[in-house]
Amino acid sequence: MSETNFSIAAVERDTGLAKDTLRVWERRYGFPTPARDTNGERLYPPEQVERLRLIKRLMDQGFRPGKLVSASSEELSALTPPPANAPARADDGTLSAIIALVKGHDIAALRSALTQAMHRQGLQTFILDTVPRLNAAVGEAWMRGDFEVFEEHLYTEQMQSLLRQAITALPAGRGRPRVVLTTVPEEQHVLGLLMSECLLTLEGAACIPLGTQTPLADIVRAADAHAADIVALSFSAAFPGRQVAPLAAQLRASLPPPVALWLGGAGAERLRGTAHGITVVQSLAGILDALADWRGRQAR
Amino acid sequence: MSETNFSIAAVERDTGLAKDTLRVWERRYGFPTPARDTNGERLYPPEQVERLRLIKRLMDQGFRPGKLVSASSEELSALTPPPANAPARADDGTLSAIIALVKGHDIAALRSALTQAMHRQGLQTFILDTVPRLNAAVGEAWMRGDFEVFEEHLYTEQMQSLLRQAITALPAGRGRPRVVLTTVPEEQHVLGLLMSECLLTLEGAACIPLGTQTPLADIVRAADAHAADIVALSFSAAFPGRQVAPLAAQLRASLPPPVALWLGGAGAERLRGTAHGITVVQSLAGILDALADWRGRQAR
DNA sequence: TCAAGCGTTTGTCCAAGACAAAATGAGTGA
DNA sequence: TCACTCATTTTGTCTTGGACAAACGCTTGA
Repeated sequence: MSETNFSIAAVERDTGLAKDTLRVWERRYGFPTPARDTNGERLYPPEQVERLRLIKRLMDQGFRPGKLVSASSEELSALTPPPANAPARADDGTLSAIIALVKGHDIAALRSALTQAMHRQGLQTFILDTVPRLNAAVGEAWMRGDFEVFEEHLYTEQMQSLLRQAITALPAGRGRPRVVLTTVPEEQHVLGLLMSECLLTLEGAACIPLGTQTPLADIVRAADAHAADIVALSFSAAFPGRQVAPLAAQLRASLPPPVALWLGGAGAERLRGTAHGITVVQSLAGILDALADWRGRQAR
Repeated sequence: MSETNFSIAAVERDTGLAKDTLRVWERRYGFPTPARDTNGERLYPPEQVERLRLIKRLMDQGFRPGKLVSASSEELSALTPPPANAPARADDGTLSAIIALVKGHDIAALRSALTQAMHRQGLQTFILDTVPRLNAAVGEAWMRGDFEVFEEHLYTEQMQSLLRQAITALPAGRGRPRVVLTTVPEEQHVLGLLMSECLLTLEGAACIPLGTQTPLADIVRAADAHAADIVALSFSAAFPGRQVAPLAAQLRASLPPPVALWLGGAGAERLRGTAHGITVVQSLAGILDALADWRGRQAR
């Protein structure tokens, strides 16, 4: 019965692997080996879906699929746990405490621990230091298999709440530059945008947050309508790297030359030496540098 | 040059139409008619992409593709504008004022108008009455072509801010039922979840918000880990309707029987008479009914 | 007015082949 | 030892044309 089996579309949804990729792996590597329904369509057993999710997880970490799908189950023990690489150096305990609260499924305690950390450190330090380390710790825990997907979702949701609350509490930036903040379609990670919005607003820039997944044509229209000086895009590590460069080029070509284009996030770092007119922001602190740089240019 | 042309993947991203669908339309209806690059791959000119977005917009409204792609440009005038159908009956002006602010790209004024409306009406009335009507008005304006995509994004972002702020300000629900709130993968609309979370928290239920796009297996795990009484999913009108029933069935089969499964949103309404053990919540107010019903059952 | 039956429409899936971009590894020079 | 180039493999995505089932909408019958 198909009650517990997955169609190819369901597997694509749950693993993030494209249908074409699933079919070509089957052809090339002999895995996965889905059963077929009466109509000849693939039916993936749950164990194989689980294995595919693990493979995807390791791929996002940098491993290559050919090795992974061919290997049997020694990759589970050999690759999965780069176990705890000094989980957080120079951690006063805040990080591990928060991670433990996510793992303990105590939402109220998690929320107050986050709020408390933010107030103790001040917003800028919190965002420049603690949040990236928390994100990294959550990402590592997830890759290591210590975190379930839903636990990562829960963390993201609470952090999102906190950051949005912080942004709302700030006086709205009314100065320059005016920055359109968004991601391209397919990129749904929002924390990078919110962190950037916090930092920029703190510096008095005017942010126009469009949320995630704005079609390129609409990014251009928004920049025009809001008289933006800068379009800032965030790319997560999970974003297919091969698409970043052409996307950036297409957008750069569509935007008026005076409008700057900033790319940030782990997914943008692979773009170091690229086209003219594109600024790759290497880290969160880099946003502040880029901002100072922009203001310096304008002052001239 | 491909500077301004779109690959099939780019069109899928920007329009939401699957690659297979784009190819089959070309074969069957003779539209779109992309050029080819040196490698024989499709290159869609921007006008056709624009037209495809319009078609997708009308399809989400209920029109069938066969008619739309065959028609020439009389559907632009004939179908697009069901122009202003008494834009908002019994509107004290709040709605149209807010719409105008979105259109005017004045973020600060929009934010304060929303906040003010919420405080004037009280949270529950605001969510039951004003927010759905605003959403509908924005959706209509978008379908009519009065709104750009980025304007809808801007609205969503501000509303999201406001609702999250309201939730944070409420005392965290600690009672029963315990409700896991999320959407399935591919469903990224978040406002329905936030509105539900507001209403449920106001009634003292304990919400476990997982954000959007949680894989089915992880929804089940989350329900278990958080000892949830209810799993509530939100489906927007844009969600492919044919997928809702099998998704619900699969999830119902995977969840322990005592855990209730609630489906809400415009995309769930097509599911009226469905399987046992699934509650279809027809409207926002329906959440309160369902909640009262659940509590009544538990009291017995 | 509603239910049942029956074409039509429509999205998704399949197969096998092809190719280009990215990653890898070998070889070369400073 | 490092940096660079070049050839080779790996890998994802795109192609065509055929097929089918589920959903739609129309018509018929009660």
